[in-house]
Amino acid sequence: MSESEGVRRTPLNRERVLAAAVAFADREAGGTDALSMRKLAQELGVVPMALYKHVANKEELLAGMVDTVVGGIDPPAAGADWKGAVRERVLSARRALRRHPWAPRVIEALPAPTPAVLGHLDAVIGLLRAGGLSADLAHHAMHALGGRLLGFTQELFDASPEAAPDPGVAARLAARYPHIAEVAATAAHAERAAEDGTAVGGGCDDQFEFEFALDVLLDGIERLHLAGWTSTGARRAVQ
Amino acid sequence: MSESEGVRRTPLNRERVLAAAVAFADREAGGTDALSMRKLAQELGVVPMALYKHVANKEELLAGMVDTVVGGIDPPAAGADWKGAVRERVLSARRALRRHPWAPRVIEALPAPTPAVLGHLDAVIGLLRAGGLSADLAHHAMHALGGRLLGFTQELFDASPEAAPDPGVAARLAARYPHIAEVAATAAHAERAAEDGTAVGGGCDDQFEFEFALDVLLDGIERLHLAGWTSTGARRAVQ
DNA sequence: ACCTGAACACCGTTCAAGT
DNA sequence: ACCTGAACACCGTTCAAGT
Repeated sequence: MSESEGVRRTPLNRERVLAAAVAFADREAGGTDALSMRKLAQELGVVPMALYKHVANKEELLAGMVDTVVGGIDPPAAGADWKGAVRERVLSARRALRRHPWAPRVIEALPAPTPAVLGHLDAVIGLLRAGGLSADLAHHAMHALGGRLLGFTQELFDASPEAAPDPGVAARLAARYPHIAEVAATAAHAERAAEDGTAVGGGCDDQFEFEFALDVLLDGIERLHLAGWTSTGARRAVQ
Repeated sequence: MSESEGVRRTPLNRERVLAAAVAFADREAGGTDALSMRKLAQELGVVPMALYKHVANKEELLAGMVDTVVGGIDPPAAGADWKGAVRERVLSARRALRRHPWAPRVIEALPAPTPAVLGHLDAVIGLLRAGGLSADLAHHAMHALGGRLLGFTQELFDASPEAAPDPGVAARLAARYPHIAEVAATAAHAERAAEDGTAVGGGCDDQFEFEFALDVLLDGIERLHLAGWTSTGARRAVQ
């Protein structure tokens, strides 16, 4: 029997299963949608049921994949001001997750946060508390930061609404959604200007948009902190 | 032949298919995960393939369901200041979507935004432009608002990490994630105080968290607008 | 201990046929 | 025009059996 037919030195463990699953989702266009227990087993040269010795079911496989990826987030930097430290850690999370485009969707779809995700959230709250924010404000700040905490935002808006260069279709879209068209044209103009060297730039740059939103939120939270904001006070003010 | 066996007055049209699918996802605990073409057909007293005359495939069915729901968002109020108008429209989107808990996940999972979603985004940009914001700032503001534009945020953080009242488990979780535990305890305390009438309240109230984040973002964007922010200037400042 | 074979209860979708 | 029956190529998972 040749090596490829059945002999296997390393008898398949949880780590190897998760690593193969992550590699598969990274490689395939469909990400985890293209991943099935059967195809993963085939990739490992094993019958599907063999996987169930190392992973309880598909959901646990997905949770394990998430933890593998989220475990790669750098530990928070010590010493910086809280805003800088949170900013750095969130950008580190973004770097870790951008290598695995399927991860954000899986994290959101799982019924409960995984241990590595909880660890990351706990670390960010720790940075806010170390910066002097009350547990109350830290709590609401975490809500405001939301999905951005893990380095992703829903790409709802800049998912190109067709990727259609057909000028006829584009014109019809522009007629129906004039404000979207104007904003898109502005971004395109700024980008072209940047290429010509006639302006510093603009356009729709993922990283820039991410940092813009992150900074609006961090600045707003800092302002509340300095003003002595409390949720009790905020509720009282509304009444 | 009895009515229940085969005779059907209304011969099944797209609208009836979509309405039945929405009703099914609303009723079932699993939402759209529990929805299959076969079960939907059974519900309509029809063989599965009959659906394919009214809907190209399952993805188009899901897109149609989203448009049915998003179409229920109220039109923007006229006359108010831009911040108030955007706030109102986003809260209206939230009200429309909260009746269909499966909708946010489906909207994010679809490969392209549906017409009704594009219409909503276009309307919000229109409000920002009417308020005097540049197309440039409006563009970045839309990114900052992100998923909140449709009235939802990922419930990553307050998805109770086990819904476990077992005190042993809770103690172990608190030991591993001390900052999460502290924040949770603060929220619980504030809530209890609110019930006792000894304080105005706090706790983890979905609606309050949503408005908190929304207002941090809107206030930050207004501040940039009043300060004459441009993306070109922001990029230049970094260099 | 770890892996296998056969089977169960599902999927979405195509195609040729019915009325 | 609208619906059907039978079939195809998949799923995740269980169970009893093998080594």
